[in-house]
Amino acid sequence: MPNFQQLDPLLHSQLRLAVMSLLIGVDSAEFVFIREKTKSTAGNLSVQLDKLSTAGYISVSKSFKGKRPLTTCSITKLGIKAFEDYVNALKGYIE
Amino acid sequence: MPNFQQLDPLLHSQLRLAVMSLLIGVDSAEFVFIREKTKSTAGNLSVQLDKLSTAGYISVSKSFKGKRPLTTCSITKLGIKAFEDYVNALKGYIE
DNA sequence: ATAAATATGTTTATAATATAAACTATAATT
DNA sequence: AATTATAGTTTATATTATAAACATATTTAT
Repeated sequence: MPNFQQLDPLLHSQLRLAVMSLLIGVDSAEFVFIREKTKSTAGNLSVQLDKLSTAGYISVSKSFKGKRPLTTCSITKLGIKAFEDYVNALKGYIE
Repeated sequence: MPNFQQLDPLLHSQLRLAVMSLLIGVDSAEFVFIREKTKSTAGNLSVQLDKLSTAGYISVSKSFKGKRPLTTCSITKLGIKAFEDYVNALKGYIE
């Protein structure tokens, strides 16, 4: 019997889910790395990182690599929890 | 290593996914049954069933139960395929 | 018999979302 | 010094999800 719990709308988005999926496996990741791995545009990524950051699911720090701006992201404890909850909820739909 | 294949946007919707998840397990289901199981409003469900039907993922037949209109849905072969593909793609995100 | 409530949906309007296009600012290259 | 590349952000647009309003018929209560 399927079970349809609410799917966190913040995670039920292809790009944000991909970002979280990436971040959950690493200590931190740079903007450009995430953009390449997720094959997203910078604009879209920028917006979605903001949303995840505002929700407290990731932390974003801005610094410089040499003279260039560098945006580094990492998942938070809250983000890990949210991701796990999402995956569990999803399982109610797909099996 | 996560793998971010495209997630069929037609299935990457909480309600449509729930509908497909329900239908994949039964021969057919009535509108009201689906509405109750998915805890959706009739309006939203009507719209989403149309989309699934237009895509060929489900078939919808209209008849009467006694004197009342009766909308019955069942998943198609194409729908089963799409659902399976979606689940596989999703696994690339949630491992 | 008539009015009010219920059932089964559809259509239309609105709010939220995802995405891309345009832009800013700086740095490196020719 | 002009062009191209880098690293993003902001704004505009198209899509989507959702709810509200509507349509139509049927029961139930008065």
